[in-house]
Amino acid sequence: MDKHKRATIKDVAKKSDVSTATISRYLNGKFNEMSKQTAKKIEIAIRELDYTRNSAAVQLVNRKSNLVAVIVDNIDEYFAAEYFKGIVSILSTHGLVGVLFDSNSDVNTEKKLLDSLESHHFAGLIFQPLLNQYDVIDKLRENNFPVVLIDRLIKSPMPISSVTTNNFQVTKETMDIFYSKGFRKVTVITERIGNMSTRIERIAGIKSVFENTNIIEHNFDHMEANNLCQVIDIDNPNNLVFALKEKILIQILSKLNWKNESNIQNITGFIDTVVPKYLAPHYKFIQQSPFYMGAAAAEIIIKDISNQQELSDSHVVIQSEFK
Amino acid sequence: MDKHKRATIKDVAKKSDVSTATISRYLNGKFNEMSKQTAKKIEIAIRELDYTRNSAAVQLVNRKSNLVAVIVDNIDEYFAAEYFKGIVSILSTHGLVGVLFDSNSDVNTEKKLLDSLESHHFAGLIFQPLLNQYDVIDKLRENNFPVVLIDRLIKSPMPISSVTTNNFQVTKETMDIFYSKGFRKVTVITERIGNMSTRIERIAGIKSVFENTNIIEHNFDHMEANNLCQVIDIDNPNNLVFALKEKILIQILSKLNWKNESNIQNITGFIDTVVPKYLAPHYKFIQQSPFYMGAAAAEIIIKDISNQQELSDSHVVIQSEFK
DNA sequence: TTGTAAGCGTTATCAT
DNA sequence: ATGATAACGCTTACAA
Repeated sequence: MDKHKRATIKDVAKKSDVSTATISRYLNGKFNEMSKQTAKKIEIAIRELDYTRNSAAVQLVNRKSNLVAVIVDNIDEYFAAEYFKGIVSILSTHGLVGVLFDSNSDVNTEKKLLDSLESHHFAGLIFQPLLNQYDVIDKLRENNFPVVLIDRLIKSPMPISSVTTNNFQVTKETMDIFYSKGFRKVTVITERIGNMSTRIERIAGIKSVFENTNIIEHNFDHMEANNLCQVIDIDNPNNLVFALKEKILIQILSKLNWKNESNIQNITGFIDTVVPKYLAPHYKFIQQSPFYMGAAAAEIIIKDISNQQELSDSHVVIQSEFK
Repeated sequence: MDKHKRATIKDVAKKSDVSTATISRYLNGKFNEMSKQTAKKIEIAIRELDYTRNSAAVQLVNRKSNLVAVIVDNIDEYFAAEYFKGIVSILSTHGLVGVLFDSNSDVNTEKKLLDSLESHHFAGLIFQPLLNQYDVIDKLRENNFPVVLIDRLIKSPMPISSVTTNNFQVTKETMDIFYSKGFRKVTVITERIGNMSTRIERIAGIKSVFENTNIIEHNFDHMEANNLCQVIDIDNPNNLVFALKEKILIQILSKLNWKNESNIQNITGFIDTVVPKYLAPHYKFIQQSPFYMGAAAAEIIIKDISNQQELSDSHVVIQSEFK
């Protein structure tokens, strides 16, 4: 694994009485370029010497690494953890390994990560951006470096592949349902919207159905749901409370669901885990499919890595569901 | 970043009119071995050529990588995500990067990971084991390969450093409190205990106080809390329900807390996130400090990596708290 | 089918 | 203070 006396290709060559070139061929699966006999000899030698390739040397000569950088917003969130799993599961079938970097929802940290990325020579980058514009990313794309955006989009003069959710559409459809049930107002609770594409699209989906909306931007680090209850107009039977993010939803639900003895759902939002279902078993929420989003992103980047000449410009949309 | 024409140390040498050896010295911070002038020239050349080191070449010649493998039980869990953050935060200050591998709580996956680890040449391994004995790990230690266990212990003829929580102690202390409140029986709900050191220790802590215990091992993939409620003897005022893991606790709480109109807490357990606090604001639970556990593990492995001769045999215990 | 040898981008030893 | 140069372990023409 490390340490001093690892066997090298030379040792294997000596032991199996062939040249290093042949060993290399064997290692790269070119069995049709050698006799069964030698293949067998090599196999034995490798096993006996407990040989494993030195990937640094391989990378050096091939001028490419098998590492794909993945920058996530916050790995604490189930959503990110899950799509990372999706990414890794696909990458690993191609001998690639995903390296997780966590921006901790912090723009400065994100910037540092992006800058430091250069020195490690990654084969590609899967990126969940915090902002909506990045010079670094543009430059990477100019150099034909594979980049795939996940979850959120950015502005760029260069084409950049992406995997997102049908935020606008699913929100709109959900709103249609609630509208038809008689709701006439929506109170949206969200973290700062800023330029984040997901949040903007979701709100657009709401506004496409409801004229009367009240957007509350708040920082939900603490359990401030107490105060919240007073502003969200929960007792108005025409008012729907919509949480843009599960964390917020959970806080509201755990505060409010005892209030709702009737069977009418007046709170909904986007969820990632099953916890909201525990809190309100009969409610429906909008569920994403982060694992598949990750898998899709990985597939795109694999294509781009193997064909660096012309990078893809695909925009995969994984459907969310209200259920 | 990747792609064809990256500047190399040679280009920098040519541009700044010195030899590659001097560039290398500069890169490694040996400024006292060169004149101010040349240092300046080199600095400029590097900037103009946008040069960054090829880490594969560095690794090859130095025979060591800057990658630390981290095998977690399941990155979905807040606990793991959080200690991974702790690990990375410390590693990065030493130019090391943590590579996340997820065994998905699956023994076979874990085995594959452990085996495949060899080909990438990591500088060390931080490992949250599923089982309590591993030949591979023993072999790694024999070769002086740095390994640090996190959260759970294993049996090994070799010394292996670890970072854990005071599972027994904190559980015992918590049990003392409940005993003094009049509880005389504990119903423990847990996933399969097996040989997992954490679970064994926690149960020992309980048994050290309560003679009357009922251990229910269950697989909590689904929301089966309904059935559960019938077996946990919740209406017995002498009975304390103890969940060994947050996921289970949340299910029970969201099912049961409406039952408890009195102010007596009869459910507790280990938690990672703030969700249980939402569900039962006045209850107390046992909280770990995963971030610090990760940080501590990283510090040990850094020491071991820089001093491969004699690996450490430290056993750090990060305190959990009932609060 | 197999071998020879040049080269990938660094570092470190030994000169100067 | 600086420069030549041999290694590090592997891949891949090109030869045989």
